[in-house]
Parts: sequence; structure tokens; C-alpha cells
Amino acid sequence: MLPENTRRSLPMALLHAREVVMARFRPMLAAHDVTEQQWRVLRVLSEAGSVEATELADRASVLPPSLTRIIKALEGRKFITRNKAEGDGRRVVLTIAPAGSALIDALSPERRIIYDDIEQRFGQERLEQLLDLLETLIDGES
Amino acid sequence: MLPENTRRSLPMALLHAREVVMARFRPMLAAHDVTEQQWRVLRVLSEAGSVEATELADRASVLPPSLTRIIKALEGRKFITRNKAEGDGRRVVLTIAPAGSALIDALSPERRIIYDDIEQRFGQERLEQLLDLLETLIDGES
DNA sequence: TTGTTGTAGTTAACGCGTTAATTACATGGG
DNA sequence: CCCATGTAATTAACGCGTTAACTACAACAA
Repeated sequence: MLPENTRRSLPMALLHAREVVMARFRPMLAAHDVTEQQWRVLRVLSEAGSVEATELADRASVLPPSLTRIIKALEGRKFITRNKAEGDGRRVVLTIAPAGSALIDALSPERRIIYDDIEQRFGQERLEQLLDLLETLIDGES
Repeated sequence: MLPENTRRSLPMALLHAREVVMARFRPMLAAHDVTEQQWRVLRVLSEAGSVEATELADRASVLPPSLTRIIKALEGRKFITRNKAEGDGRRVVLTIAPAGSALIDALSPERRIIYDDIEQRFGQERLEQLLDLLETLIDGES
């Protein structure tokens, strides 16, 4: 069945939901001069240590051309380091640097407060349910 | 509780979910030289007839600066018409034009097929549940 | 009428999303 | 070794997202 109105359209609902959630995090990121995408890349590197560019782009949900730009910005601010993979001159390996880890640590408390507030308002159970559904949708379509 | 991995992060999950869903619709839009945002604007106008710019931006989840650009593009292709509101020289009223309606009609069958396929793969019940949760989240945070 | 304040749109600047093209390197066949 | 093919990353081009600044018009008070 086609959604008869834009409000019950899945793409629109996903867009809008993401919008209202990100509105809560944006001021925090802006205060530290980090874009949303740079933040995602940093978080993946923080979790995983050293990651190759292709995998990093995939895990941070960023396209390769964007990642190239983001790497330049983050490398310029000493948040990450960029090296060629040994054994394959095409691949690039990214690693989080001390300044990058420091930024992650500095933002964590505020991040927690915002996340907890969303969770409390929305309901922990509902949040888990929503994450499960999204995961199912993603795995089924990708 | 902070999400310990990016996969269970609400913003990331919403982004990724939207990504995999839109991947299904993008080829259709590209084939008709319409961007995703132009398409959203057209759909709102198609549903609502004449709408003022501010409300249109809100309903199509597009920011005012983007709407200005989109209006130019759609007006240039005769998909919509743009008029000043009578009684208030600041407001702008947008109306769908025949060519715009024709595009909506032309894409509807394909849109239905894609939407039905997603619904079938994901499950109708789950889809309703997901839309309900998203709506709750949106209403609670906005 | 004039000046102030508020509102609707637009413009500007910069970064990202998307697609296509290009460069650099790797791999495998002759 | 040489060439064709494939892959990783980059670059290019264009539109949108985001914020801030600006313009045009409206509303209202003195």
C-alpha cells in the first residue's frame, strides 16, 4: 500500500526522526567545531583503533569522496593519522591520535546526558524496540 | 545508557535505515531528473494544492534556504508556480502545475511497486510498528 | 508619518551526499 | 616483462544541509 500522506511515508519519517534527534546533539558538536560526519568517523576510530578507509567509510556511513575530505580536516587538526597500508600501496589506514581521543572523552559526559534524556522521554523499552526494528530493516534491505 | 557501539546508536541507525530505503527509490528519481528533495516538495504540493513557503518547507522537511533553490528548479521546469500572497507581500504561495501533477502520476506505479516490496520484505506489521514509533519519537522531541 | 520591532524569504559560505571520471596501485594471463 | 583487468582512493561537479547575515515587507507605537 502506498502511504497516502507524507507523514506516514517511511523515508520521510526516518528523515524527520533523525532530524529531531540530531537537533539535540548538534549544538554540542558545533561548540567543538566538529561536524556530524567528522564525529561519526572519530567514534568509529575510537572504537576500532586502526581501520582502513573503505571499512571506515562503511562503518561511519560516509561515502568515500566525503571520507577523503573528512580525513583531510581531521588530519589537519591532529585528531587522526593517515598512513599507507604496508603491502598494498592503494589502501590507506587511519588511526585515532591522542587529540582525537581527548575530544571523544571531552564530549562523552555531555553526550551521555543528551542520550539519557532522549531515552527517558521516549522510553527505554520503546528505544530498544525501535533500534531492533531499524536493525531488522537495515539487514533486510542491504 | 550510552550506546557502546555505533551500530546501536539511534542517530546512526536512523541514518543507515534511511540510506538503505532511499537506495531503492533513488534510481527512479534519477531517471526523471528529480532530486529527492524536489520530489518531497512536489508530493506535498500534490497532496495539499497551494501551500505557503514556510509551511511547505516544514512539511517537506526542507530548510528555507534549500526550498528557495528547489523552487527555482521546479519553477524553471514548469512543475510548480510561484506567486506572492495577496495581502502580505512577504509570503510566497506555491502551487503544483499540470506538468508537476503529471510527473507524480507517472512515478506512482513504480513507487507503489518499490514500497510494496519493502513492505513485503520487512513485514506489514513491523512497518506499522516502526512508523508508530518514529511518529512518537518525532512528536516527543519536536 | 516615522521609527522600531518582528516576520518571510533570500543570499552567502562552507561542508557533505551523490554520481561519474580519474589516478595509482595490484593481480593475473600471455 | 607487458598488458589487460580489477580495486582503492581521489577529484570533479552539482545540489542540499546548516548557520548567519541580509532584504523586503508588515505591524505597531509614539
